[in-house]
Amino acid sequence: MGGAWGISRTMAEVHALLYITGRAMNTDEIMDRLQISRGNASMSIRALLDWGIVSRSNRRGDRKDYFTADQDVWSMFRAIVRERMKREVEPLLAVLFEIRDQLPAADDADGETQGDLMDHQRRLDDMLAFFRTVEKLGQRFAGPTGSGLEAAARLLGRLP
Amino acid sequence: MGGAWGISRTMAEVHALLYITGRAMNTDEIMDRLQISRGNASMSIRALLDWGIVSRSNRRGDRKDYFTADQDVWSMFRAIVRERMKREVEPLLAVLFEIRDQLPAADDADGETQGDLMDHQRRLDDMLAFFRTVEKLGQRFAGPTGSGLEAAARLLGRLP
DNA sequence: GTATGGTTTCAATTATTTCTGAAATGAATG
DNA sequence: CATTCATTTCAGAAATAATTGAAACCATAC
Repeated sequence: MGGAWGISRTMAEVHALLYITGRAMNTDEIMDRLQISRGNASMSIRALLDWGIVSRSNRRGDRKDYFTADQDVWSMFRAIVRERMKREVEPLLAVLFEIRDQLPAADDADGETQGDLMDHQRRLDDMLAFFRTVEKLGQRFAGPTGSGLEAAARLLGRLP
Repeated sequence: MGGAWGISRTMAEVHALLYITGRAMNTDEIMDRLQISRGNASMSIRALLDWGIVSRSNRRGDRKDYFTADQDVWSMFRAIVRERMKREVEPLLAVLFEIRDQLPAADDADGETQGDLMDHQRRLDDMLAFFRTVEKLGQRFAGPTGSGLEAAARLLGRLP
């Protein structure tokens, strides 16, 4: 599953291990089970914490950190969508807006060139509109107030 | 945009060039504009054709192949979703089913072990259910009969 | 059939990403 | 405050992925 989701192989493995076993594990256990280095384990866990799909906990009388994967697939996926929105869609939108603002006004040109510019601008605007819709959908489904993809699932029943 | 979409940098550049200029270009033009090798150009174009977001055409009196990008962002995105479903979600589902079928029956175990197995199986089933929903949503929105994401966009107006 | 103009393939190269391991840092304990 | 145990960082090594360029491969025209 890894590559496709914008996360590294090890990260995916660590998550899979935590999710599928359902247990809380410390770094050494994870290193052992997956045969990976301490550094790699630490970085992967950290990344999973950043994505918000794994959480840290402690046991009394034990100084080690323990990690657990979010056990609800839906909320897990919501976290992933939220994070990818923030990392990919938002910066992309920023760039698209910037480009549009720097575009020469069509009036300045003449004849054929003007037509080209207008076409050009239309394509840019189409793309902008598209990603704004994606952003809104994302907020709707994965945002803090979002009802989650479960709502989308329910839609499968109705709809044209 | 490249990385995030599961396509290589050059592929993304070729597509961007074709989409944003809106013109039909031949391989040499693309090589020139992007400063890439013939082999790379050929492979990227081929991949874009496979994804179904660029099409090939010819001009009479000219043996070169010309390429154009799909000019409709929505249909373009539908093609991408369709392709990623085929390449990622479907194989994943196949593996998940396979794993579930190979799982030992919970009855064979006893006591605590049995509880663990049941939990384990539940998590697997949750994940399966989730990806089946994703698959269905994908078919609904991007499949051959799909109404496209535009429908989803319209939903932004209604919905809870 | 063969010369010409064009496209595809692929082994070798180059670039990018990921992983390791040891050193630096931090945090609790006596 | 020094010791011990655990986590984080990061430069270099290893593994992956992308790119080149030249040779092999079409297809058409002559």
